[in-house]
Amino acid sequence: MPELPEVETYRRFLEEVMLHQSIAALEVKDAHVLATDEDTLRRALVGHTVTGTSRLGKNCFLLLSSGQVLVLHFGMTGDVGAYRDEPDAPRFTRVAFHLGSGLRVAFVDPRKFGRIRLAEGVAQYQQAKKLGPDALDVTAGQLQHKLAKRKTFLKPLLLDQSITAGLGNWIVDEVLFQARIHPERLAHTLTTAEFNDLHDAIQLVLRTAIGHEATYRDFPASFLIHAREWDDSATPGTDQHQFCPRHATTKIEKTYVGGRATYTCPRCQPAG
DNA sequence: TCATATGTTGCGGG
DNA sequence: GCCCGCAACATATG
Repeated sequence: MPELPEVETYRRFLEEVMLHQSIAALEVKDAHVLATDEDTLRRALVGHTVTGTSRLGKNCFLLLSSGQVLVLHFGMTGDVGAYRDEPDAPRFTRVAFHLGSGLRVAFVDPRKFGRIRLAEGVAQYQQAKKLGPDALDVTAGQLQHKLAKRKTFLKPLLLDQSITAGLGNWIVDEVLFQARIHPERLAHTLTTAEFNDLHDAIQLVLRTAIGHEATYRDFPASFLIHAREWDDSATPGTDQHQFCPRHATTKIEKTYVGGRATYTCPRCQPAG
């Protein structure tokens, strides 16, 4: 789940439950998700309070009164939750932050691709990980500047977190569909108008997704997301979801681009 | 059993 | 250095 809209939704949740709260204990149920050793984490967290939250791309930050920053990356299956007593801990809780109030905040991650680590600051982390500007902040001009000389497929470039941070596999498909651009267009062939379309589509898709708290089934019918196999919003048995939202008789195609499952409408997005 | 999976990293080879 | 394909990571689900 966790692309930018999910992570932003998690951030808002964490801000609600953790802001100005003290951390009484750190409970590590599976150290696999720790990218900073447990003792170092504990020293930075326990006895300190959360003074703010932030987000860059798919990374969520908890600003700490110790001056450091806790970085949460959710991998492919990460989630957050809150509970009060151990029997209510969500399944696959890997780490729990026990707050002074008694509430416990869970870092949940079945596949354990997520990571929790300490950083000196957001800017330091951004530089260390070579993260580009957040996808909500990136301008059409910045995109054009970074992509105009690249002679490779557009989609993998949009997934590259150093170009812009936060776009994941389904969002890129949705963005390209909304912008009516084929994922295998070579980046350097895009016109200025197309870079503007791309930027507009990024804004539309991200703002829509955040507005619906990343709940796919609530997205407008004009969204391609409903054609993805794992979406359950289609009426069972109708296969209606396999068709383009704009062309009721045109089937959405599934291919692989850069090794990633890719959905396109052949009419809306003619090949470059 | 096999295929698939929303992310990231690192390897080998061109 | 750039770029691609591919595997690995660890696990759940259909």
